[in-house]
Amino acid sequence: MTDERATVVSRRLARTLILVGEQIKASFAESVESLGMPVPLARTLLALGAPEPMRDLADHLSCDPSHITGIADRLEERGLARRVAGQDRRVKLLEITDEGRAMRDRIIAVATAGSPTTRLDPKDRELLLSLLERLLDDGADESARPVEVSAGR
Amino acid sequence: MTDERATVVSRRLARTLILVGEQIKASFAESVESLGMPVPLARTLLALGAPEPMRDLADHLSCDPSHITGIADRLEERGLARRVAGQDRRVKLLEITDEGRAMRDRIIAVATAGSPTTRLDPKDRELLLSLLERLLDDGADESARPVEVSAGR
DNA sequence: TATTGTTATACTCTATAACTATA
DNA sequence: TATAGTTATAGAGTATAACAATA
Repeated sequence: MTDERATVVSRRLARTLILVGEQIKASFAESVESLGMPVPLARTLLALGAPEPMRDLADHLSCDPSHITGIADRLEERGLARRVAGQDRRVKLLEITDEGRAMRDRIIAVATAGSPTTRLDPKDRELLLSLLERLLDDGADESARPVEVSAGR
Repeated sequence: MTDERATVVSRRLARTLILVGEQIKASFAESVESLGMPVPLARTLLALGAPEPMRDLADHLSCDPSHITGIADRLEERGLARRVAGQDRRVKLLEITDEGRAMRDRIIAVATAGSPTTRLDPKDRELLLSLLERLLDDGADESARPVEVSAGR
């Protein structure tokens, strides 16, 4: 491959990624809106595994800690999460509720169905997944691990 | 491939796409900020080919036409674009200036260099590009055409 | 009467800074 | 003194509705 061709591909890829990113964001927003969920609440629900200090959650979501307060308030209002006291009495853990888990499952199902990736055949989806996972910040998120799909038994 | 495996891949792909989308967005914002450009202005500059009615530009950028007014104002203040009268005297075309073209080239260069795709080797970048272009809305954007890189010349 | 661009207004998301309770 | 969460405030981005000019 010539350097020139590589440059053309790189620039076109950068531009395409931005477009795809916007499309993905719009598609996700539309999906969760159909469930009556604002995007930040949906994102937080997806990020919520084990009960987690609000401060850690802010790091995990790459936002300011003060922002988590409002999100936690709204999740509690909806019964999707609750604050629980930590050992250190300054700390509050945010814990997903059963109702929250049910909503999270619905979000995943709807977002999956509405994703533009439904245009690809299964083989290409798997290929795309492996390429994208290599793009993610290493170690920044557990999803950055190499593809390793526990093949349907 | 079993249905179960396909489901796992689809859901993981949906989630990964959201994460990658966020990363791309952050990376792009960081790149254009280093050039002193707000994201909406940079996006508009990238979308600006031939002089285009502001109304069409709004469709192209998937935003409300009223929003273009402010963007056009700010691009004009910076000398990166100008409004020109259309045949239909209700219409104003937005036209990129030479200075705007120079800025657009810089944006593309910086965004390309800062893109997470630099982690992939050239062969994989090309593969990823072809997959992503198939994801874009058909006909919604000229980038949706099949890959066809005019190899070095 | 319909359409283009503008203005006025408001809403959502998010950050910064000051505050409190605890460590 | 430093840290976790909260509150108050501000700013960016974007949408809706009413408006003026033109078709």
